[in-house]
Amino acid sequence: MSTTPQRVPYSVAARELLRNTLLDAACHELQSRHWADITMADIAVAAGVSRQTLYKEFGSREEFAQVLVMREAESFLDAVEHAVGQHLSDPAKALAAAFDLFLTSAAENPLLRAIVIEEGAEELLALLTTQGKPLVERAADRLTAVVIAGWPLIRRRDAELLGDVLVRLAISYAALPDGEASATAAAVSSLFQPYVEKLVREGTP
Amino acid sequence: MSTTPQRVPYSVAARELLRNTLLDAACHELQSRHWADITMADIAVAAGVSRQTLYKEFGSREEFAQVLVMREAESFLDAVEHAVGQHLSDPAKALAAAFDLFLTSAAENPLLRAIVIEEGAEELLALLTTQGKPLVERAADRLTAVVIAGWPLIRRRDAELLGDVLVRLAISYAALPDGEASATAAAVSSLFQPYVEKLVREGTP
DNA sequence: GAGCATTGTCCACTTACTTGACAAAAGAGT
DNA sequence: ACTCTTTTGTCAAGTAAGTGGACAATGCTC
Repeated sequence: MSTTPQRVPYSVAARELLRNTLLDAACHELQSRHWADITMADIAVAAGVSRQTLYKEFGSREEFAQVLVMREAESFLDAVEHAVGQHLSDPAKALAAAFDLFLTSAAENPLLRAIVIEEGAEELLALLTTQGKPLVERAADRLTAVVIAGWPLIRRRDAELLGDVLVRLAISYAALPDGEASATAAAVSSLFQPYVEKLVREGTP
Repeated sequence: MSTTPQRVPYSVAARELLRNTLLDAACHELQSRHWADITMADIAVAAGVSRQTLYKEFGSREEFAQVLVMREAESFLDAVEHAVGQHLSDPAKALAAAFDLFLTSAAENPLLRAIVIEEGAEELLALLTTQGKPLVERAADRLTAVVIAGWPLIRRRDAELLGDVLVRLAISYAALPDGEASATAAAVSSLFQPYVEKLVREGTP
């Protein structure tokens, strides 16, 4: 099921620790200030590291933001993956549960809140939308994989479409919520329900 | 209650990671071989680090073993501390629960098993007994602190005695179990029950 | 007692991180 | 439009951390 927690050599763990320390530092700063007000120097200092090290690890401010958003996305995808796994017997339920989980935790997530609520985060917002190709592709890929793993009868092309559409919807509602998260989740899943049920039953819409 | 999880600068976290990686590597090796069969070089390699780095971080094999045992002890003390916290209203129950928890988890602990069961671990065994002064003192101190925090009426001298005696008993039973862990825990706690109850009631035996 | 492995130490070497400096770009204030 | 300031991104020189190879000393074993 999960990958074996094999022993990690120090050098690898240390690099990972460095990157995470820097990303964590940025997240922490975001709780008190806008992204635009946070300099690369601030992040380096908050991580207890020189600015040069930050630049060596992530090439530029842009790139750093990209990775920051991506890391948060991966953790969301982990949660979604787990939620889907709880409802393998009922695709509609799985969809509703996953969407619900995503929206509610997105509403509470510090980074997302910084992007959605505050004003000084246009640069980060773009990474979810206009500049968001890597993110959407990655998320759609993972979602597609989850769907295929859970319901093998579905054709790959259909799973890919479903993954792409769901990711885009999820991002849209995360960026601009419309009422209660659970209500949105229920509504969206009811909309997709006939499609996915036909899909898992017949392997084609 | 617990210490604030304040932000850790990278350099500190990295050193901690290095030490833990090395200690973890040793624990891992212990699952398949005796302590006497494990060389410092083995540990370094298993941690993905040079032998020199191992020696720089821990001065000698002896010292390394000391820290290895100490780290495991701290984690046991954490668990015991937590168990006591669950039964603040009833000292006798707290004692029984803590002792029970300690003995059962000690029986399953890989490092402890390596020391108690295998033959090639005399050097480690000594760290619990004849060479065990630092360990006993540290454990007794923490236990004393827990007791005082939980039942402030007790006099410091009495708490210190209790802490010391309990630690020594715990180590003895861990090194040489006598029947079922829970039975031992119940027996020992019944033995101390009158003493501790008088203590917490009257503040003196 | 000869041979072999391990411990603990030394030193030269590489790699990671730091420090201070700088041009270029972006804003803020006048 | 123009300066003053700040930040970004890059460089070079310096320090610290980890590597790799060598060594005497100890201890084992055959």
